[in-house]
Amino acid sequence: MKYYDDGNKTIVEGYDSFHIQEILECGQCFRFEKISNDAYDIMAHRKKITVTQQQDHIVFESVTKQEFETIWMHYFDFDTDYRQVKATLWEKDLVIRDAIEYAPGIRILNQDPWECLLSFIISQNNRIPRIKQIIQNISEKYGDNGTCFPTPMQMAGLCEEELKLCKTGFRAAYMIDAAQKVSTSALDLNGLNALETTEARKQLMTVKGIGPKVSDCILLFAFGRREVFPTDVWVKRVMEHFYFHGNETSIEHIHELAYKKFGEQAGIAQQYLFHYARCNAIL
DNA sequence: GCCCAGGCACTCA
DNA sequence: TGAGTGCCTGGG
Repeated sequence: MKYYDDGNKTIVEGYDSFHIQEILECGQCFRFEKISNDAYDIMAHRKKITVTQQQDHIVFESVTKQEFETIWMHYFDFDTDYRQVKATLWEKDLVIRDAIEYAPGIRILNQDPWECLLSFIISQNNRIPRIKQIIQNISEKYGDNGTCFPTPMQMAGLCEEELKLCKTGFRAAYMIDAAQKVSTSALDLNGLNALETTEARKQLMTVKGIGPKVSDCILLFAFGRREVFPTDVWVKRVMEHFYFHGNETSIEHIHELAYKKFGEQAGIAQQYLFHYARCNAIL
């Protein structure tokens, strides 16, 4: 892969395993808008960029080469060789092969931990369009420039009623608790990087509204813990369907099988499977 | 009008 | 320790 400046944009050529639609619409992030089939606006790391994918190159608009190197390269996980990851998973079984073939351009993003944490608190009992709407409401109302996601400090200064104006419902209390813990360093988000995954998960779960599933999403999508296997109803459904003869199975058993089968790449496998399950009516 | 959605907290055995 | 239930809200 090579990349170069072209005025106010950066062009990437010779890329592999990158499909902007699959990446954004596989349920891992919520701050994007579709402009056309191959172009999206993306809000992340307090910036708004436009990504347009052509057959042989990708255009990152409003991105300098330096920004690409310091922010977006990592955000889009270009440090990971997905060809290698897929080759490894491919050997595991036919199910994961189908899932990979269905969306071979999926990548796991490296998102901002704070925004990711809040996003997945909001995600409980919610569908994706509504999650997106709520996050946008919050950003417009309480974030800088009416576009940035509020900082922990900004959010800690709000009351439940103010958040409920953004349609957060019962999650407002959870969000305030998260903001208070993070802004006072009772929960040190940066510090989680140094911890073992199980310990980091335990720390995340000290926040109200963060249980096993939400913490695993945060660990996978913001802390690069590719071995975790967030198991929501969709993943549960696809795992039961393909690996347990359609029988009701506990999350523990599903995790056991996932770790045994996919090992260090379980999180990436999960994302292929999740997307596959959601897009296939057979489940 | 009713039911449910990509969980979690809380309560009560 | 595990099962049962309520939760905001909007769309099918």
